[in-house]
Amino acid sequence: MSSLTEENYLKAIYRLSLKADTKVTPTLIAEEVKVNAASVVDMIRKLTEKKLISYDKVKGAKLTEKGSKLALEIVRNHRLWEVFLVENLGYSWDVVHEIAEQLEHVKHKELADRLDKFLGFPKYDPHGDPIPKSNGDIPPTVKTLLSEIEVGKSCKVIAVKDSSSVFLQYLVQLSVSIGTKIKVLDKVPYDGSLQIQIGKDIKTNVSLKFAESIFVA
Amino acid sequence: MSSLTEENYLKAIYRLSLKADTKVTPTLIAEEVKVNAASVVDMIRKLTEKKLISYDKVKGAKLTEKGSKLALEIVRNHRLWEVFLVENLGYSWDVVHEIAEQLEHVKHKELADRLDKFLGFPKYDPHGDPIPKSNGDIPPTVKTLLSEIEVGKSCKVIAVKDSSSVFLQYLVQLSVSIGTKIKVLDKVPYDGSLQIQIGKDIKTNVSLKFAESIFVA
DNA sequence: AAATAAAATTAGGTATGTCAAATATTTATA
DNA sequence: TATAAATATTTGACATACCTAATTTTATTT
Repeated sequence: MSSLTEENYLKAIYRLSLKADTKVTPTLIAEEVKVNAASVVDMIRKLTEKKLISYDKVKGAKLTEKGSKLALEIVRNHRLWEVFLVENLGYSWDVVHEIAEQLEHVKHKELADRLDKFLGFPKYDPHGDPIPKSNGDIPPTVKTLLSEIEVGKSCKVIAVKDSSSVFLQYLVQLSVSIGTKIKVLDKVPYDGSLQIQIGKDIKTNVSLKFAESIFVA
Repeated sequence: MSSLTEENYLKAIYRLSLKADTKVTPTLIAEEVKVNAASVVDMIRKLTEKKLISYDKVKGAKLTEKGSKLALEIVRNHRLWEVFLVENLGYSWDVVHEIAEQLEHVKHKELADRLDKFLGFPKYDPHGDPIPKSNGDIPPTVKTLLSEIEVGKSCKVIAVKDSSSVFLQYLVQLSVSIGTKIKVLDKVPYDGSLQIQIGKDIKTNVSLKFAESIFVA
């Protein structure tokens, strides 16, 4: 059995290990889980004893097969519940994250699969993130950032890189959501900001940071 | 803020206080929460400090206004989720309890109300228990036990008094569920058991204990 | 009313998960 | 390479929630 706390650490390690060239260090985990680094050291010992991760001063923390399976299960739960909250309960995508943080830990064999079936086997969550299948497979994801689109070209929002509610609320304000069409009108060399057209009517300027937080296709 | 553990104690105290002529003692709470009585004493102190209950050696434990509100919220969550699990995920009523035990603690303003709306504002859960409204109102419940039905009369199952999975599985085996018609054919004075007809075809003998665990109308 | 049984409480201890502060170890910079 | 800065780790402490065993209180018998 794994506690809620352990699951949150596994999830954090999973997320961190997705970033290329990132050594999963105690400090990074501490930031992600929002605890003191000393606590992380304790937990690393515990998770290592349970064979959920391996830890090496040089290589950092790595999920074992077992830990990876568990982490994927939590992520799967999280994203399925997010779909439910948006599709069925009518929540907007900027608030579902914190609710799903709680729901993801509800454990019962079949639950995720039944929810998956009820939802019609969605491949992506409301933020465009892929929902792992029960066997661990993850639907393919594209990685084109809005910032990489050439001037004059149009694209569609397919996911967000940053799921914080500050960012999502900003998107709501700009009427940007998954599926929204964006045309890059101009790029400002001075600060990297972009002049864009959102949908048909809205023209605005967004920062480079913004353009690097949205995946498009 | 109240912890998951505190909530489980409040729920237990709520349930116990529904039984007429029952003084809510540490021992009873201990049985309900399935912990040692010594732990209950600790928690009683804590809940009293938080003004969620009052405790008196003579009168036992009582929920305060604040505690009562919280307990009802948990019960509301629990029963709404049970409806969801049965109606939408296709679970059978004997397994939903333990899943709802986890889901009931998920907290977010609006969540219960949105779920309620999604489910079509159900009044009763899959076991026939009333679902408290957000304002604390509880739909009326009838209290006729199968054991009180006269010989020769028919009735319909409207709720179960015992929601343990052993009992519910027995019901499944007997093809008894909410809405099932039962006719009392005979009562055996020797041990209080009843000869009953379930639906149209099944005739069987059930114990007094059984007949006292089913509400009918 | 005394003896016994049951229930409530206290005392002391454990496991989990957290932290701050001190120390050790790396890594980076001068 | 020596020094400074950043990171990792150990130590000791705390809160929550639990337990066992001992004790006190209350209730029930005799």
